[in-house]
Amino acid sequence: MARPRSFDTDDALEKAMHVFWARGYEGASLPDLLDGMGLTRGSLYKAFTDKKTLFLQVLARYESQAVQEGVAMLSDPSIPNGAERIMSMFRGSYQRVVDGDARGCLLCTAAAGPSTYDDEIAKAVSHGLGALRDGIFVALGASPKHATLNTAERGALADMIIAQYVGLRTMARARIDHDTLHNIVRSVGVMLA
Amino acid sequence: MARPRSFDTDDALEKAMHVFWARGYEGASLPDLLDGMGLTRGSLYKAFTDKKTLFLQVLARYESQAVQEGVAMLSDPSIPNGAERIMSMFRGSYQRVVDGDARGCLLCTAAAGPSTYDDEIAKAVSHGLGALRDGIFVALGASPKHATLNTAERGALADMIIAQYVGLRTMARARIDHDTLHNIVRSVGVMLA
DNA sequence: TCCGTTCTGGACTGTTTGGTTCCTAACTGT
DNA sequence: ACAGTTAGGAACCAAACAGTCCAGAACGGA
Repeated sequence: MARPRSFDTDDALEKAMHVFWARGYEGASLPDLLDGMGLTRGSLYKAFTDKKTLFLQVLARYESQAVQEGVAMLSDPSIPNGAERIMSMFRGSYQRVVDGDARGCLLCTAAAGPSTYDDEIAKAVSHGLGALRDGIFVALGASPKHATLNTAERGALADMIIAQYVGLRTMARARIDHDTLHNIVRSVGVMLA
Repeated sequence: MARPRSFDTDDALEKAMHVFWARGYEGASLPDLLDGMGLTRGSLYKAFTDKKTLFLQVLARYESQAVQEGVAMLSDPSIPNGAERIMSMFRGSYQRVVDGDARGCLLCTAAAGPSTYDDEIAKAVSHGLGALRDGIFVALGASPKHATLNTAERGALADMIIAQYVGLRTMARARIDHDTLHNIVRSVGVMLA
């Protein structure tokens, strides 16, 4: 009964994600979102309540998409060595920059931005990074060099690698020169080898 | 000749720095700055041109203050082992969080924020992080374990450590739990040992 | 077909944004 | 003491902001 939505919610969310990704939470104005999503205020507010709620949904989507892709890579059995899987993730992040995508990681940008003053966003960011960390933890378990570490040590190492990842992607967003970014990836490789 | 400024420029800049540090560039409104600096629009615009110019001056100040403090620590001869100096820096960053300062690093926050779309800010951020990187490079030269690396390898390692630093401080700003932050610092220690 | 419900789009609101202007007060050099 | 210059403060500005509202269109069920 009643008129159905003329746009696809999931599709609109996808578009919103790209707007937030490019401009950041605070930097994305409502007109930016409206343009990018191809709908008007009335529809947006009816479907997504408000800007922050929309952003939280976008973060959830990002986690179930970009983050899960990373997690999948980190547990990819076709790469037997877990350390090598971690390196794929880092190399992938670097490759994106080389290919002209300097947006970095949405989660990392949100970490430096609205997470500071908004608990719900902070929690979502924390959750997303946590998922990635767990993926790294699993990958380390499949690395001959690291599988011998006890749980606490391996967990701490996973935490460190996440920090490295956040750093790399934040620096990419700041348009730090490619050589530096490449050095970071290379050194992570040396460290894990 | 003519009426002298009734406020100290340097003092005002210091106060502006704390406003930007707490709220970020975009998050700091003009009234926020006016309040924090204790002056009115007329004075601010006369002395600092506009918000962005003020921010650039703040970044310069941050570099010549916070960053230089770090660089000094990294070349502190009273700590003979360079790796240990690097660890002081990381431990210091962690300690700030434990002491209740979750603002992270102004440079890192700017990296994820306005650096994306503003070239001048990007350049200033890049310069500041570069200074820190060079400090780390020097410290590595004073580390028995790393002094043997050739210049390129030591430089790449310094780049990696900077990424780690950016990650740590960004995560601190996102209020990631202390245990995780502590693990990061601890693992950096293991890596450098 | 027609009713009831829901969506759509645009007009509108009140606030806040960064920035300007201008008048007056305050100070310095002579 | 006075001329010349600049700081200070408040009023003011247009634009942009997030969010609300409502009239009318579009649909589903009966």
